[in-house]
Amino acid sequence: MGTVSKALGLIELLRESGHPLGLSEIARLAGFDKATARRLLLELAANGYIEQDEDSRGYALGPALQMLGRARENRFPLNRAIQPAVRALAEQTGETVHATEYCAGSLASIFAVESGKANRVILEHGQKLPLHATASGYAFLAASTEAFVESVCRREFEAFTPTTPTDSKALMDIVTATRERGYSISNQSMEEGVSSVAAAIRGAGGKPVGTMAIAMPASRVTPEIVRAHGELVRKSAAQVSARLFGKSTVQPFRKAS
Amino acid sequence: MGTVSKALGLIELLRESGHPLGLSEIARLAGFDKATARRLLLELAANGYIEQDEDSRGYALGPALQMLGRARENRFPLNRAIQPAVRALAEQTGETVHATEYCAGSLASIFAVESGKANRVILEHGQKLPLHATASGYAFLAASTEAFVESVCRREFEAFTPTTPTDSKALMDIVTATRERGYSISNQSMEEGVSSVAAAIRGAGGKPVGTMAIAMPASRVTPEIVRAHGELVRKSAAQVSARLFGKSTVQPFRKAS
DNA sequence: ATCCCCTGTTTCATTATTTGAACCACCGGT
DNA sequence: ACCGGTGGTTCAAATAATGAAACAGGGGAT
Repeated sequence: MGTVSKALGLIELLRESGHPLGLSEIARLAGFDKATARRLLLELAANGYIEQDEDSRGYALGPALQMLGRARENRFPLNRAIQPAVRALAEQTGETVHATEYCAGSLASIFAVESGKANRVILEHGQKLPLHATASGYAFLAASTEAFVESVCRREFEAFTPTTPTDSKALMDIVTATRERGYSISNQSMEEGVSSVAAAIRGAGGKPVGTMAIAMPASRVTPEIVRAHGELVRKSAAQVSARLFGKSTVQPFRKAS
Repeated sequence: MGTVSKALGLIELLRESGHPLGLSEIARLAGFDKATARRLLLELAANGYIEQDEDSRGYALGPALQMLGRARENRFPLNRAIQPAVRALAEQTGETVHATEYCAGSLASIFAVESGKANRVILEHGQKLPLHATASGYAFLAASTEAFVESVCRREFEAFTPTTPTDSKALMDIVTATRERGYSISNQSMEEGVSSVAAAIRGAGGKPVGTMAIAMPASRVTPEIVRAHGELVRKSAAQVSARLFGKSTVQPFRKAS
């Protein structure tokens, strides 16, 4: 693994932690030597990606990340396109609705509206959903190229619950079924008691960039509700995709020919 | 310079560019070999910090930055605290008002409301303001420790206009005057025709974290206006600081003793 | 169609950077 | 005073980064 990835791993560590961490703790969590961790941290701090509190000596995420995040959002306003749709779905269904964006091999939760019901599904912000064990993952794979699906199949199949697909064949079947159905279904494949339906969001060129999903306690799930909510999320995702599609969200860096 | 900083420099390059860049162009701009640039870019892409468009082969800022930016904003909601104050000041003065945050050695513009007047000052988002040649910089230095001011004095004094302070002594005098006055004044020290007044925002522990500034065309500036607007920005910054101050925006990572 | 120039990509010997054990100084609790 | 923990520093050894060179492919101009 390259030095850069090690440094970025430290940032991820700080993000997951949610509160400042000390040098020793970071080194321990990352499996690096103290000296190594420190050198990387200082270099990140010099660039504003993290910052060290002078008093507590703790390291936390830095201001450069906000700057860059905003810059990215300016050129790829996925959030602005998705948020109204998520809110509308939450309103219609009364369940927890969330959106994810594909990022470095998994789907990261970028926005969620929680159900108002007492028994509801709660999603942490930034939580990473595996492609092989969630409704969002199935939907994303179903919208991806065969080559991408195969590359995911070659990875490990971590089993979270008894219903998590554990081999390439099972996953491929789910993907095929999702493609025919138009939306994906997860029956407690990631966490016991949580069922979801999801559909992919497509960006410029038709490539999937993320998903929208409705998550509900398994106790409220019936075949009719799955079908109704599934159709809702499919249509909503299609509408969002239509807005992103075509209008090249990423400007070409070559002159148009 | 470490490998990590080189990689992060590439990200900064992409941010400044504003649109996707090709490999050769990136290598040229950064002064790296094509092979080196490519290796760094691939590693960044693997972590989601940048992404490569499959078709055009161009590189652009990636989704991880949005994720991380949001995470940082959650724990340090500077924007939420500053935006209402900036809007209010813009309303009161009719001039362009903007806020900056300290990031890696300079002040980066994080929010701005433009004046409604025809002759107005315009600020690019993310623009970096040097500490030694802007009202925001003076205000930030005036709120900083002597050690920090001295470290800035040891840097190069790039002269942007004839009124840019060019040596340590001149800058120190400005900082001293700013401390006594309570707000800073820049008379076209960064760009001809633009004058500004500014005051520092202080965070937990009283340390400066950024600034608020009012920027106006030099043609509209009179001593009375400078004084009036200066007092406004001073008071407004103090109010924002009061909200951030004390309520430890960064949680301690040690147990409270 | 041919040439030319500019892409992106890969390789590999050279080089410079990263690594981590050992060490120091410091703090708080026992 | 001791101990266990912290953050920080050093330097020879090991490792990873580097970049010239060569390759493949595409587009434009002649």
